[in-house]
Order: sequence, then structure tokens, then C-alpha cells
Amino acid sequence: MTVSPALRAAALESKAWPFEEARKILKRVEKSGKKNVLFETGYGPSGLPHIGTFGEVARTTMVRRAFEMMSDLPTRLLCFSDDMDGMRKIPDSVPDKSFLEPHLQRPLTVVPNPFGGNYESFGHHNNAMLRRFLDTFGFDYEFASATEYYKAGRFDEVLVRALEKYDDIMAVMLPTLGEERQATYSPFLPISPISGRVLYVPLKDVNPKQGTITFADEDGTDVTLDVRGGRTKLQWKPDFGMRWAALDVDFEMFGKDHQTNAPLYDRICEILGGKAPEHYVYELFLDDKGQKISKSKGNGLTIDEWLTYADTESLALYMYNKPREAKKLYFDVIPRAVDEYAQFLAAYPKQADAKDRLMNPVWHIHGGKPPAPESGNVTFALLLNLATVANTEDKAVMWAFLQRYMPELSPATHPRLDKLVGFAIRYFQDFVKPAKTYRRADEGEARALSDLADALGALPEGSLPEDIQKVVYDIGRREPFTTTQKDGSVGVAQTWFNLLYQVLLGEERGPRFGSFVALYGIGNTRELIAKALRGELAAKAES
RNA sequence: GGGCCGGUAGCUCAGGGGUAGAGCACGUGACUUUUAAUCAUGUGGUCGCGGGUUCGAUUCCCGCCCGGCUCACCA
Repeated sequence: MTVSPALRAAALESKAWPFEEARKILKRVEKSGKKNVLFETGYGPSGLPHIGTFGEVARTTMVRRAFEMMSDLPTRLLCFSDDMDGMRKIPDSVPDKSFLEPHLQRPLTVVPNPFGGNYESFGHHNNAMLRRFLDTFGFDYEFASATEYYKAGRFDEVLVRALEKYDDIMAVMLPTLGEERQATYSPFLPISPISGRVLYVPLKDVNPKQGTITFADEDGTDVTLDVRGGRTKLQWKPDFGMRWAALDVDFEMFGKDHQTNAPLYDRICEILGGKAPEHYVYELFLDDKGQKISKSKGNGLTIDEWLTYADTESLALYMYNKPREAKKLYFDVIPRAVDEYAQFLAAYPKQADAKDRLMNPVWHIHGGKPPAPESGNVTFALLLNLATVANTEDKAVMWAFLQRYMPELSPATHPRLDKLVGFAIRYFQDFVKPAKTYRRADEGEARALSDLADALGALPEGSLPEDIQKVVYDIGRREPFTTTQKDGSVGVAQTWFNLLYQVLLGEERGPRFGSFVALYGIGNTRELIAKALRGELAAKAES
């Protein structure tokens, strides 16, 4: 990729956070003289990928693209799965928990897959889920399996060094542990040759020359094991530092929960001869009440939920914005994210200045190549309103409403808008519709509605909204709905329309009724009235 | 207790050394009957508190108050 000097200059100055981070990396590689740059993200494969996984990879990619604006060095993103970790507990998502019971504490890559399918293990299954997940978003990354790396010996050299520096590592770790844990702590976790479990046992001997450790196996007998070739792994804190040293990682971001430990990881990385990577600490997400989102509580939003009601770009925008703030992540933030994304996208072509463009989130969301915006300024907020008012789950009806006001729009010319129409309908189905409260009509009201149905029946299907509206007024011009107008003639009170909305649509407000009937269909409307008169609408809401 | 983040309109938030901003909500008006996915227009703020720097601070610095999260057991 070639970057124009002007663009590069702007990148070196930009205050957008990905550039701030990228500059730290630039400084680092300028100092070390390294000829390539490695970005890493971590993944714990005991669960499925979630919205935080997306955020971490998306944000890391943003830093990577920013870096590429200021340097020609090649970059890579490694998504590292810690799949050799022992299965400490059985995830709730597993159908038959007893099936996994015998495999507790074994590395995830030897635990059989409870979901069946063509996977070698539970870990392999979850890794595949991660890859599929990342691929659907089109991320550019390399996948790495801890098990494979350990087994292939890619960590061997550093593992032996860890034996040599055993005392130094212990000196870093022990002060951070409670008294009880100090007594048994070991940075090395052997995989038991007997049971295949990852053991948390004290070491009886450490032999750097042989590359071995000695410990009591599960049957109580002392075993001496070569640390290399995947026979042992490291405890998570030393594991971070070891990995960074072995792979020469330049950048890794992580959530705030790691923040206090980061200096520890760094120390160990340096003890093992590496240079600690640049870090970026991001905030965790909160739910609508300001509580931390956790999978076990099930609060907040899942990534599937977001993508049910809005597009990936809006989610990427949400991730771009202020990673250091604890942001609330719940349904109400979606429409705003969608509309802001559209605004930023529309602004981009008008921004002549590179400086302004680099500050625009869409630059980061699309790695410097945002697509052309669509014309028209229909907001998502408006569409949500429209779905409510039009009371429809039919895209065609939504489009009919839209085109009444904006005939230049169509699904063919505005595919993004068409997608949003679909999202708005989903939103309507899941949030608006269940909240509808239909009222029963009293006797007089029922008679009026019945008359309305008859009068509508006299009109041909496809009548003009104006003609239908006239009928609606004529039928409504009766007690108790009459009102006297300014010119003294008999008019129809608002209560008549309120009645229609409350009884037929389950809403306090609604569209111009004639327009609604024209689009919804006369036959459909009569059917709707009949249902209301039979009490079915109100009954459904009550049940 | 350590660390991180926040406190700006009724609500959700943006902004940032020089007349204080948006959306929603609310008020008013228009659209050949009062209906609103419409348009126009308006109300509304001691920018948490105290000090400092400055010609000028909501913005920068220091201190405090309040709120949230996170670490201290486990990965």
C-alpha cells in the first residue's frame, strides 16, 4: 500500500485514538529496528465468541490500519486461542453436562465436543466458532492455537529459559499471591501423564539443563517431565509474558480487568528476554442500569441481538467511540449508532482535509476506504416510528409509505435503506408489537366500527386515500364524536380517531387513517375491524 | 485501599481557552376537519465544588466532593 505524503503527515498528527496508539508502536519499532509488526488478540475458548471478542478484534484492526498509514512495515494480526487451558467448569450452554464431567481439568483440545459434529475436540469446535465469527465480519487475521504452538515446540526455547529464570519469575509472582497460594504456586502446569489433566501442583525440582520439572503426579508418585513439546503449559500470568517474548508481539489490548496484572505480564516477558508490547486498556460494557455486562447474568446486549436490529457498521461505530469509557450497551443505543454512522458516512466525501477524514469514524471502520453514502436522509429513528405508525410487518407496505413522501427512493436504488427497513420491522415485531394494548369497543363504538366496515365494503379495493378518508369522516360524524367547527358545520372529534387507533392498532396515535386503509387494503381493514369486534385483539393483549 | 472513567438542558449525550450544542421530551404555528414517519419556530443550563494559570477557564493545572467500574480468590 502506498500512502501519500500528505496523508502520512496527517496520520502522524491525528488525535483519533487509533493513531495515538499507532504512534506508540511506531516509536517502538523505530527504536528496535524490527522489520514487521505483530498485533495480537487473546481468546479464551471455554465460551463462544461474544460482543467483547468482536470489539477487541475490531479495535485492534483500527490501530493496525492507522499504523499502516504511518509506516510501510508489514503487519500481522494474530488471534490467539488459549485452547490448552484446562476446562475448569462445564459451560451452561452444553446440552449434556454429565458427558463432559470426566474431562474436567483436561486441556480443551482433548475434551470431546459435546455439540457433536466433525470436530476433534471441544476446543477445536470453539476455535472453529471463533473463526467463523471473525470471518463473517471479514477481519484480516491469522488464527493461532495454543495447543498447536506448544506441541510444535514454538515455545520450547522460551520455556527452557523460564526454567533458567525460575527464581526470577517466582520473585515476581509470589508477592502478588496470598499465603496459601504461595506455598503451592508454580508457573509451570504439567499435563499429567496419567490422567491428562492440567495439574496445579508445587514443583519439587526444576532442571534447566535437562529442561525438566519434577512433581507429584495424581497417584502420588514423583514424575520428571520435559517441559517442552506441549507436555506442560504455563500459568496464565507467566503465559502472557512468555507468549509475548516467544512471538515478539508488539501490541495487545485488553479489558480493564487485566490492567493491574499487565505490569506482571510485562516483567515476565522481559525476564524471558522479550520486550513487553504496547498496551491499550479498554473499558468493559454496562447494561442500561449501569451494571457490568456478564454472560452469566445475561444482561446487556449480545452481538446477535445487535445484528438482529442493526448492521455491523453501526456496531463498529459503537466500538470505535471512546473505548476508555464504560459505555452502556443496550437496545436504546442502537438507533443512534445507526444514524450516526450514516451521518459520518455522508460527511466523509465532503471532507476535503485529510486531517478531518482521519478523525471521521468511518475512516477507521472501513480501514481507510469507506463506501459511498446513499442519497436520501431517512433516519433509522424515523423508520422505527414509521413501522409503529404503519403498524406493519411487511416491507412492501413500509416502502409504499416511504414512496408516498419520497418517490425517488426504492429498494433497488437504496439497498442500505432497504436493509434498515427490514431491521425496523424486526424492532417493531419484538419491541413495539408486544407492548401494544388493545382496548375493547363499547356498544356504541362497536356499532360505529361495524358501520365503518360496511361503508368501506362499498368502496372498491384500490380507492384513493382521500375517498377513504371521506368515508371515515362521514361515519364518525355521529354522537358522541361530533364537534362544531370554526365555520359552524358539524365536524368529527379527535376521540373518533383515538378510538380507531386504540381499538384497531393498540396505539394512542396513528397514521392518517385513509392512507393507512389504502395501503393496508380495504379487505384487510374490514377483517381487522371484525377481529376487534369479536374481541380477539384485546383478548390477545390480555393473555 | 490502588488504578481507570465519568459529573454539561427534564432525559440520553456531543463539544472544548473567546456568544453553550444535538437528539428526545415540552410549548407555539402551518399543512383546504382536529389524525403526524412532515415542516417552521420557541422554552430550557452557576458546564459537580474550591483554588491556580490566563486579558479571558465550562475547557488547562492542583485539591476536594459525588457516582461507576476494576484489581486484591480464579483464569
